[in-house]
Amino acid sequence: MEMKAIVNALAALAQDSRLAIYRTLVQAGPAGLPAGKISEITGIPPSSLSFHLKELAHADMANSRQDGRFVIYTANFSTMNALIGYLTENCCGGNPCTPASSPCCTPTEETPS
Amino acid sequence: MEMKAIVNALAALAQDSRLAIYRTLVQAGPAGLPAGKISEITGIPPSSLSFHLKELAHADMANSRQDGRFVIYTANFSTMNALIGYLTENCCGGNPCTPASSPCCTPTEETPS
DNA sequence: CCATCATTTCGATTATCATTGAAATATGGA
DNA sequence: TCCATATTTCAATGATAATCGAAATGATGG
Repeated sequence: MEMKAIVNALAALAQDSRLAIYRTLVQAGPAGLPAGKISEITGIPPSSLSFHLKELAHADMANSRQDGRFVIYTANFSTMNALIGYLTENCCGGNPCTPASSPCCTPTEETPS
Repeated sequence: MEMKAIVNALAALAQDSRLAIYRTLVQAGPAGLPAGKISEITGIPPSSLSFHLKELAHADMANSRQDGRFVIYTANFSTMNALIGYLTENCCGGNPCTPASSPCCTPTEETPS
């Protein structure tokens, strides 16, 4: 994943409404949710929601499929995975998430015993 | 880490110049870099750089300390850690980075064997 | 306390983003 | 076809962000 895609993904999530939308989609899992339901859950009016969903989709953080007269949106987990991977590898001092330790970022070598 | 802080942290990184600055700081480690050096490395003019550094500091992604007539900036690793933690826990379908598996995000239960 | 260097603030400009009602489009069923 | 429902586009508005030269501020050593 290249720099530009990373900035797009970060920008997609760096907004109250969109982060809320994305979290809602994550909770819904692969089944996803129709736009109307997302609007209902988040309280974001349809036209605003559509704007934000387009942003998320454009950043490849969400996908959509037509189901009858509904449009079902789903979180794109692989992009989130790639984003976390990038942050871990490029923004954590070269100490990627070592197995068996939840905290990922440690500035220098100094592997905590 | 609460929602607002997360959005701030994401917004701080969701910008070409600032992501570049942050990565530069990460590479520099806890020793950090003076503003002038960052400007030199990234090619961002001092006034723009100062603007972006303030953004990063305000989002608690970077810290500064005075050293003689230099101002040394350092990446705030703990905030990045918290950010990665949030994304992993809240945006990855409840499958936080299980030890001994690098990919964090899997939509449903289905723990890969 | 002055000359010098490092950094920040100011100010003006331009661009981009967020919001939302109303109208348009698409879909499926009677 | 025609209606009801779901979603998107349009358009207008207000808000926020990015850029950078020039001037101001802060720090140090002589």
